[in-house]
Amino acid sequence: MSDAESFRSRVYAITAQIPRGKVASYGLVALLAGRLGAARAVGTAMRKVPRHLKLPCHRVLKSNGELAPRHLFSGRQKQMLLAEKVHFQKNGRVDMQRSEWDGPPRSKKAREVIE
DNA sequence: GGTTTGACCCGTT
DNA sequence: CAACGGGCCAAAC
Repeated sequence: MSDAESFRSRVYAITAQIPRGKVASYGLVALLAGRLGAARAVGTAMRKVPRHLKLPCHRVLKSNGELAPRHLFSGRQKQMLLAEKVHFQKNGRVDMQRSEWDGPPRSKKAREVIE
């Protein structure tokens, strides 16, 4: 499997784990996929997500809390997020402080080292 | 194999 | 606030 292909599958794997009520920035997904700074590449990966994977790609946003261009989710992205109890600010963008995902759970071993 | 494009990001005007 | 510049990376030409 090519380098780029595995990166994409990792991006999809990460995206699949974003829980309801939480969101992740493109940059965070890139980081978790092991490629810091590849936020833009995450975008291109999301652009061609196979429908059958049924990923919660509406939970991936810009780091400043802005949603994807309207036409992509038939203009319903905000409603979907609101339905999942994601927090928005007065300016209409997502409150990343409150709603950004922490990342996938760490292994028990990793936790022991930290705690 | 160079160039362009894009669901990006951040610091600086 | 907005605009800009520079940096990032994969895909499509």
